[in-house]
Amino acid sequence: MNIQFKKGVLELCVLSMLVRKDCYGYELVYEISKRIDISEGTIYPLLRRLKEEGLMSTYLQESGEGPPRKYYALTDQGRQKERELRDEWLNFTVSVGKLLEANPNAVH
Amino acid sequence: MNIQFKKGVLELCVLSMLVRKDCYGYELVYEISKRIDISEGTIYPLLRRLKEEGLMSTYLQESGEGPPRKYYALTDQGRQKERELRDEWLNFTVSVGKLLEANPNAVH
DNA sequence: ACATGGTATCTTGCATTGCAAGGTATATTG
DNA sequence: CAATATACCTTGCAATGCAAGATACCATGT
Repeated sequence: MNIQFKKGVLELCVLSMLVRKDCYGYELVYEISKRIDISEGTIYPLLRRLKEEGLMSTYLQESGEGPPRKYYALTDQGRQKERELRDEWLNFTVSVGKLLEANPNAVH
Repeated sequence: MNIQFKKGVLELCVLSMLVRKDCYGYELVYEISKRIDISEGTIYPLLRRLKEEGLMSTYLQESGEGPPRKYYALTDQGRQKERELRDEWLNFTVSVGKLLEANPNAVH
């Protein structure tokens, strides 16, 4: 899987998952990994950054199946950021699509 | 425009334009800029890299409107790379789309 | 002759992000 | 008490895009 394609998109994926419900880091890795190849070394620093930017808050919760889980919850700013990024992503993919379509030899 | 989204995708865009016809750098900047915000400082180093990787060859041609143009032509390897990258991109966007769809609150 | 602007090329150093490779700790199972 | 799954974390590297420059050719205007 092309690493470069993921740049910036994983942030959108995380925010998008958190719009649905609060999640803990390990859970995000598991869920996103179903579709996109990622590892913990990617997600944990990303979560730290997004929290520092004020897009999410955290709270600890016991799990009974291991160490306590750190849940992430979007702030209002985080929800707004998710909408912005989503729009940008959709616009971007449409633009790229048009650039690729513009190729008449493309009969894949 | 989100800079990170472009990572790796501009390579695909350039290769895709060159499948259609040979282009010179300034022309690629102009054409791609219609859809995606880019600058020369991005394209020229990219073209250099792709040539070094054996994906394209170059030839000079006088223009009459300024200095000579350096045209880029895809090699067989370049055409193959374009198909691979295109497939990866399509798969990737579908995967991201499913992750975003998975959000029942998304009524944008 | 000289300035301006469009065409066309290029380089350098920085900022950002994803990842491999490690580490720590808790609960369960054998 | 070792192994496994769960769950957290950090460090340094690799890759890419970009701003900000530099150079040079050609046409037009002053």
